[in-house]
Amino acid sequence: MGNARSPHPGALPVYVLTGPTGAGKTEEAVRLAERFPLEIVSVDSALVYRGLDIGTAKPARELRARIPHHLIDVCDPAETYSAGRFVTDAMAHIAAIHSRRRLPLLVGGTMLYLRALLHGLAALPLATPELRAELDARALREGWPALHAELSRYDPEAAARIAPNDAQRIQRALEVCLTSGQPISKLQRETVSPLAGYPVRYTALVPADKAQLHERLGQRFAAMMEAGFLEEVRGLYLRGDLTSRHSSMRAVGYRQLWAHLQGEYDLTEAVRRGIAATRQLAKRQLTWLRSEGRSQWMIPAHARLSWNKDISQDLAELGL
RNA sequence: GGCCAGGUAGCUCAGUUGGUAGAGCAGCGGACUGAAAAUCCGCGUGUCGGUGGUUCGAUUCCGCCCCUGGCCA
Repeated sequence: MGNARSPHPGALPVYVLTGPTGAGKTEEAVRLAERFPLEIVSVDSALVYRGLDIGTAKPARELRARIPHHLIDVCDPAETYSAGRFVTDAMAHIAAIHSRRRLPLLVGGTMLYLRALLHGLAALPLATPELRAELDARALREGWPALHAELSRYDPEAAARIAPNDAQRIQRALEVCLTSGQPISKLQRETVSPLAGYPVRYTALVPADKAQLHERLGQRFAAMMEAGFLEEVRGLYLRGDLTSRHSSMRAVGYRQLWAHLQGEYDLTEAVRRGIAATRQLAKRQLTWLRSEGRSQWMIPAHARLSWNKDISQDLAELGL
């Protein structure tokens, strides 16, 4: 476990349970929360959206009534949640949970959010929809490589590590440079972890066998379809105010079923693509975990043993 | 049974006027600072259905066989 006993004696611990989609994080978290005085803080960019239930494998209402879950259903799908909002919200929940003399268990696989919490997020300007629309329009005419070239004038360092076609990052870097008047690369250097000072107990649930994970992801998608996933997406589609460009509708499965509803391909194809997108998500999450040096490659059984020991010990020491 | 169209990467297909082949998707690896379930970068040897022939050389041309689809009996 990544036990980071801090020099800060008063701070209560924060538990982190991560891993790729389908690794069993939710079940494990519930098992722990049933046993110890924990509250779950979701680290998931799709669970924040109301009405995205089946396709996100959102914990059921009954379960959430029994065990406190935070950062689920906090945002309308027409809005855009963000890593910045996540850090603010998560830190507020952590403080509130601690003040109840309980311990926070951060559970989820949105690795950017987790990294933002563990390593910090620079104090960058917020997103500006007008400027983004302007940059999108320019990119349509000139192409992203042209904007990338422009970025290299404002911020050569940032341009050097962003690919000429990486629309999202070029746009963000330009946005920050233009609105703050400072290079994004410089601002990013001043990043501080908001969790500095808290003892963090970090565990990643990594499936031992990838073929098995893929098998499970396929079955889970099929089960979602049987549970009415398509009807859920149709309901969102029929709202009329959402588009395929909303970040909520870019979530795995939603994007593919949305495209099917628009007539881009048949349902079989949508399901096939949805399953592939799920596997690709898991792969990217695993890449992220590998690069996060602190992750230990544990099979769930081992993870359980160390967790139980760790948590009981913390609770005993803290007298909770 | 006859005629026609096919059989090339895991899938869908392109191509080789004869010099042993390449796209998309999938897959694999990687990057990642307010959209991140996003966005982007890199990775292509496969009995070119089988077999015989022509040829210096056949996946490509010819014969036969097998398989799939369609039409006609």
